Formats: sequence, C-alpha cells, structure tokens
Amino acid sequence: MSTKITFKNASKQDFLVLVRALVRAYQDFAAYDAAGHRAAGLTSPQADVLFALGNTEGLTFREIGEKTLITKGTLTGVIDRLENKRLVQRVPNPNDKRCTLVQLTRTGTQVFQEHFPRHIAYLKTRFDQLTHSDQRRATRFLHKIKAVF
Amino acid sequence: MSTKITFKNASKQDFLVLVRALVRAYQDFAAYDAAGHRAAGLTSPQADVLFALGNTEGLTFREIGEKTLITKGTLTGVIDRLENKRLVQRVPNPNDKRCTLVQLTRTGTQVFQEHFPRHIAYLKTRFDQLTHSDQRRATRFLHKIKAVF
DNA sequence: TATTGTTATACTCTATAACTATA
DNA sequence: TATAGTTATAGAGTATAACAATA
Repeated sequence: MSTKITFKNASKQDFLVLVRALVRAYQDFAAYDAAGHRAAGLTSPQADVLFALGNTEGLTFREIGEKTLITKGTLTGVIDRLENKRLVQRVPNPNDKRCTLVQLTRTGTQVFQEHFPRHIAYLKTRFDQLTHSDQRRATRFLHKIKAVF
Repeated sequence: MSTKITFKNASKQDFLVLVRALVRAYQDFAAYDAAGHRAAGLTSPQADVLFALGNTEGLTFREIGEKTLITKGTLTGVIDRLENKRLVQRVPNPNDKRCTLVQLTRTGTQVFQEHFPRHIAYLKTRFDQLTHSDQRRATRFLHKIKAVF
C-alpha cells in the first residue's frame, strides 16, 4: 500500500487542498502578526493576554484562559513574564480569596493604547488588499470551517 | 484616545472579523490535527517532517526546512528526536560532504504508510461535513489571504 | 567566500498532574 | 468536595549567532 497521492485518488482527497490552504494562509498571517508584536517586545500569547485585558477592570486567570485558550499552568508563566515587564499586576480579590485579578498597569494600558492601534493598522495594510466583499465571504467560509471542529 | 471598538468605528475595522475567524478556524483545526498526531506519539513539527520525507529518497536539512518552514537550528533538534525514535536516519552525502541526507527508516516508512492514511481519514471526517463546493470556495479565499502576505 | 549543518544561549510555550488555600 | 491558582516535571519549539567542515 502506498500513500503516494496519484491523479486517480486525488479527487477523493480534495479536502487536503483546503487543509494546505488553511495552514499556509494562517502560517503566513501568524508570522506577520508575530513580527509586529515582537517589534513591541511581546510574544503572541503575551499580546493575546494584553488584548484580553484591555478595556476591562481586570480579569481572573480563568477568564483570561477562556478568552485566550491558554491553560492555567501555562498562564501562570505568561502572566509572570508580563508582570516582570511591569505590564500587568496581580490584584488580590477580597470577595473570593481563591481568585486573583489580573489588571493592566499604567504602562500596560499605555502599551494597549499605543501598540494595539498601530498593530491593527499594520494588519490592515495587508487585509485591505482584499475587497470588502472578499473579506466578508472569506469570513463566512472560515466560520463554516470552525463549525465542523 | 481609546481603542475601545465602538459601533461607530467598527465598520472601519471589518477586517478584524476576518482575522478572528482565521485565527479561530485554524486554532480549532490545529488542536484537532495535533491530537491525531499525538495519538501516534508525534508532535506536529515531527509529523510535518515525516510527511515531507515520505515518498522521497531522502532530503537534506535545507530541503526539509524549505518544505516545513522550520529553521535549521530548530530542525537539528526535531531530527534528533525523530532519530531517537528510530523513525529517520542521517545519511552522509558523498557528493557534497557538507550536506546530510535525512531518510525514513524502515519503521519511519511504516509509520508514514500507516499513520498518515489514518490521519487523513481522521481529518476527512470533519472536512467532509462541508460540501465540495464550499471546500473549493473556502480554498479560493484562503489562497487570496495567503497572497497578501 | 559562501554554504551546510551543529552547537550554544536564552527564552517561551505546552501538557499533565500534584499541591495549597479557599469556598 | 469543588474551584482557583501555583508549582513541578518533562519535553518541545523559537530566534539568534558563532562555529567547523566543506565547496
């Protein structure tokens, strides 16, 4: 038995073309996105956390984990590193002493207000090369893909 | 200045809806994909390398790096781990002694021939929930997204 | 001089599970 | 007993740069 993809069975595995397109589109996007964050001294997970915390009064670890899909064990390390950079702070929660609230510091708020609009503009230069109609249609199909997982 | 996304400026940042859709579709796919490989004892980068090596006489580090987008420094470690698992072997290249050829071992070939068709079938159960027409259209838009990066 | 792969450094993230404090 | 977060463990990937061998 060979797994070589021949012309004959290629039609049965059309979806692999979609898989490859998804992976490559995402990889190229992710590399570009990460480069933008790295220029501001942030990793992608760190930027995700800051973005989640923006415009909030603070979130618990559980809430941040739900928004960013980072599991609690990993999140402790990510928050540690953001705290070392003085971008977030842990604030004890008097109502439930099990929970810790994570908030943006003044510096973190500044980064959120300055880096993120710049980053969004940086992404926009690329996505604006697609028509709005294509953007909407691409979004629709991506929702369909997400729905099957 | 606030970066809060209001109704008023949301229309200017429509593309963010597309960004989120791309990230979420990929994340869900990637988690499912990685779970399939993990069940076979492989990480995603390791599986990518085995897939690149399948149906070849062996590839150099440079060639594998080009196919998988793994940089050479990282690739040394990935190949080391695959070699420890006896799935690949480094073969000296007599023509150009700078190059090392990496080949699937007998076990590696077996994994390639057994795991990969199973994995493709595992992915197919999800992607087949989309119509072929949707698969083709989704592919088209993903190519367009890739093209802007 | 340029190329190939290795090595070293330092960091970051992941999964998993045991553990502590609190509810 | 359940939940929140920390810690420990072990493994893996990333970026970057210096390096040795070869071309």
